[in-house]
Amino acid sequence: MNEMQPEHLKSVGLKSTLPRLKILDIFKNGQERHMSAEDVYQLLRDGGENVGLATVYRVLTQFEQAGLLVRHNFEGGKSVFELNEGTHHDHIVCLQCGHVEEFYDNAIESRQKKIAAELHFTIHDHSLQIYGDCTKTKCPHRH
Amino acid sequence: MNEMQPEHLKSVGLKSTLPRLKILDIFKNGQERHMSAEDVYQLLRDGGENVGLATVYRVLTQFEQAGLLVRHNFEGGKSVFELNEGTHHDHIVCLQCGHVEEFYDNAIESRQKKIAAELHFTIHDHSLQIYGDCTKTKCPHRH
DNA sequence: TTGCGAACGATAATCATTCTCATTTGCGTG
DNA sequence: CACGCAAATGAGAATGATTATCGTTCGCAA
Repeated sequence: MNEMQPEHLKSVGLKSTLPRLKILDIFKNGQERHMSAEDVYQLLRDGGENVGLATVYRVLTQFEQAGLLVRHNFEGGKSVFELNEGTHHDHIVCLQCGHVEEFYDNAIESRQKKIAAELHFTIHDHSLQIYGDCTKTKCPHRH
Repeated sequence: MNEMQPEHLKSVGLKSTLPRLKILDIFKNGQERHMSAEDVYQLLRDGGENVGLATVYRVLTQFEQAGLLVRHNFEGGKSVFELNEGTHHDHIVCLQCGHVEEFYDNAIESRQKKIAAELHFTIHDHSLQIYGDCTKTKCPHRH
């Protein structure tokens, strides 16, 4: 399983090219769930692929628009992407090691809807990150 | 009232220089509550001040570290700052006109604490923005 | 006032990201 | 299966935000 699926790309209106297939594969079968353009570029390089950084940026943006990936703007100035598996969630990020955990809280979601309504806003989307130290978990920076 | 207060700068360990006083004044007495470095720079220029953009960035960062200002990273790639008045709040941003409203929700705050605890994180801070259209309010882009 | 280190202004440098453009490639046709 | 062309790519230039460098100036204590 976990083969690359050209049909998947076609179904969202993108022709299946080698860079696109490789990048999608990295997100589907790679170790890291959250990756920046530079991260993906390095993985491609490490895998011996000759893919330009510009292409990585282009493809990530296309995948985002196609709904295959979700883009996040965590602190640190660079965008990170993750596979869009349909389930919305927010993130808690370790400032020490960069480790990211996901969570979903119904109460928070509904409060947001309520607040937007009260302020007469039509919600487009929202962005919630908690930053801290994962002092007691599998934080990679402690071994 | 609303005079510039050199003592305020001294009290946070910064010597009172003209650029710092002017910038603090802009935040205390200006129209806009949320401003980017470029915004502040333009206001200084419009006011006939000869202040370098580099200085604006330096001062904003110093003010942030001193706790006078709070930095936010909204969508759009540039940092915006606002006066730190001690009261934490989150933001809802209009994607049409950039208008920002602030809100505070106790339920959301406490849920976040709970979630961080469950995931064994020590919260440093958090960042919550709702993005949408302020279709029914004083959105500047509709007159 | 004098002196020195901190702060400044101009500008070069850096970082992430996007754009340009000549070359290559995916893919439907004949 | 070769052909042709538009779409996609790669290399590198360009951009926008922010930071670093450096010679000059300024705040402030002696």
